[in-house]
Amino acid sequence: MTASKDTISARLLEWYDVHARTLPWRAPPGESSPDPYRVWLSEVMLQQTTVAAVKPYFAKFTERWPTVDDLAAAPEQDVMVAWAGLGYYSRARNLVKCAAAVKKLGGFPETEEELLKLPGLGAYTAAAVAAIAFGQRAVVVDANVERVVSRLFAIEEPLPGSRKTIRVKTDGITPDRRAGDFAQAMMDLGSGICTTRDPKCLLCPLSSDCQALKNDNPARFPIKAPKKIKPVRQGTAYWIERDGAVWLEIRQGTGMLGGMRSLPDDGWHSGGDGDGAAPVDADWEQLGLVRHTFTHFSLEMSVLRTSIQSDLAERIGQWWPVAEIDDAGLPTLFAKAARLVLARG
DNA sequence: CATTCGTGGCT
DNA sequence: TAGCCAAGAAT
Repeated sequence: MTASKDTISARLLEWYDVHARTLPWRAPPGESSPDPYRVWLSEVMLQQTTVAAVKPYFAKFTERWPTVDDLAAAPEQDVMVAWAGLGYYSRARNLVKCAAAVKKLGGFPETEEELLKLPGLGAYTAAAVAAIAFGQRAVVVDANVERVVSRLFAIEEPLPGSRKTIRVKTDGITPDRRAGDFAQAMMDLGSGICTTRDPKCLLCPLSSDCQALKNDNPARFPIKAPKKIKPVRQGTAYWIERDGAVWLEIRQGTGMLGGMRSLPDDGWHSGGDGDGAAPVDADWEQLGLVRHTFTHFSLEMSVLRTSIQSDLAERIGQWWPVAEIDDAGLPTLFAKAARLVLARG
């Protein structure tokens, strides 16, 4: 694109220079480039996650691990505990792998192509880091850009089929210079002006460019394919107490909640109910039900409690002091169960 | 290309 | 309130 004054990118950047949000991972105005480590960390945390949810985690991570080498030196379980509650835990597992890879490389690669090879960086994040941290021209497409571009060009084809068209259109309006600022400007616009519901078209710097606004109702875009309904699964979690400690295990594999500390359960999963089989033969007290909705299914999880004197044979885990349960790094589902248990006394 | 991955906030 | 949605990646 040319840098002429009357382009979409020029109008957007002019708006951004005045209205950019101040965010912890952005370089202060006037400072050269943001720290690639902070850009990468924030971008991974922000995948499918709101700015408000990310802020406290970003603060915690950067205080504890100020550099990518610090993070690479951290035990994986420490990172998983620190990530607990943020969701999509494959991000945390890949974060550790990526930090090690970057340490080995002696720093972050600076091109989109090389960044794409790192674990946890897909098309979006590789482009975002290349543009924001290294000043490369890259076509950055996230959910905000999809919404803004769908409206700008009144794209009638529904997502996700329209992704190819959206990429081409985004490429067409991405400037050669300040591609990183352009990407962040699109996100700020999508966050505050070109919102999903009730877009603030009167305040939009691109209103004169917007085909959707010209023709009909911008809120109609992007058109989306209908969603599938979520099945409801039944399951059980088991609270086993001994001498003021509760039995916790670590979920194996790369599947749901993999690598996260948890209560023993009866094998419930996205595809089916649990079998109701308790981990030990004991007197179980029914404490209540925890309802939790994941991305693709809902779970009604019974919480059962018992006390035992013996050890647990044939199981891998640890006795965790009940008084310190908040430090165990339980994902939210099991944190809810723990809350229920403690509330019952 | 479709599915599997969390969670909290919003309306 | 029940559903919708958010700076997506991996398979």
